[in-house]
Amino acid sequence: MPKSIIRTYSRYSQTASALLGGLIRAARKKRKLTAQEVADRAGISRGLLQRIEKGNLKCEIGVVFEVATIVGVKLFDADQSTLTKHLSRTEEQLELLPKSVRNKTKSVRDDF
Amino acid sequence: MPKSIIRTYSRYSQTASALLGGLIRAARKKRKLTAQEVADRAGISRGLLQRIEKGNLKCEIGVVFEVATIVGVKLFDADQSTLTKHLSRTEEQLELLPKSVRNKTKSVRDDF
DNA sequence: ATCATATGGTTTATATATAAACCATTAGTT
DNA sequence: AACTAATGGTTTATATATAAACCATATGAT
Repeated sequence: MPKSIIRTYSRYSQTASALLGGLIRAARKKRKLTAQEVADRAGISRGLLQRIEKGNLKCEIGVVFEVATIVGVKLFDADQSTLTKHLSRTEEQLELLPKSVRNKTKSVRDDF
Repeated sequence: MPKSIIRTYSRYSQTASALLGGLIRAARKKRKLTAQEVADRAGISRGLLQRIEKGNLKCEIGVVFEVATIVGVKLFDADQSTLTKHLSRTEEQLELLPKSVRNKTKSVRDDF
């Protein structure tokens, strides 16, 4: 049973999340997408998208990543290929990934 | 009332999260920290840290960011100063941040 | 101006992520 | 080998994030 959770976050995390949310919002506007459109595409509610764009730290990381991908905000770096580079470069780095993900071919939304 | 949520995630999000989790795990090992130590410092359970290191997408983004910060994994880029640069460079970019965060000086854990 | 659409902010019911407590297995040390 | 610490994986109760439904304000178009 979880004890009452009153989380505190470092300033760095707050800033990072606020920046990510702001980038998402700016990217959405730039692409002339309404909040409802992006929410629908991500399969989330408009309210949740609002919280994400505000940098709310209490959101699923998966949902944030989905939204970021939808509006074209690349994770970890502005360079689109950075993530892929990390993944494909060496076997060593592949070892960092859990096998369950390396081999998975299951029900995955692969439409982008 | 939330309808039954069966989320699907894009491969990109899965890969990104798995990579981030793997980087966290590698950084923790490199610093000779036990899972319990990091969990305690982050104020989370050891089980949750396990899920984060596995790249589970159903975790609070704030907690993931905290853990990443604790073990020294920088967000968005390998370069430590990237985030700060984004923030401090221009007023334009500051406009991307919600005011509530820009002006906040409230109860924030500032110990790192 | 009016009208429509978008956004921001509530409230409420419920699905679910979490902490805690286990046990099993694995690594590490002497 | 034995002993310890660390990790992986359960299960269960509960705190809480979420979807949906509102309403109000703001934005944009005609």
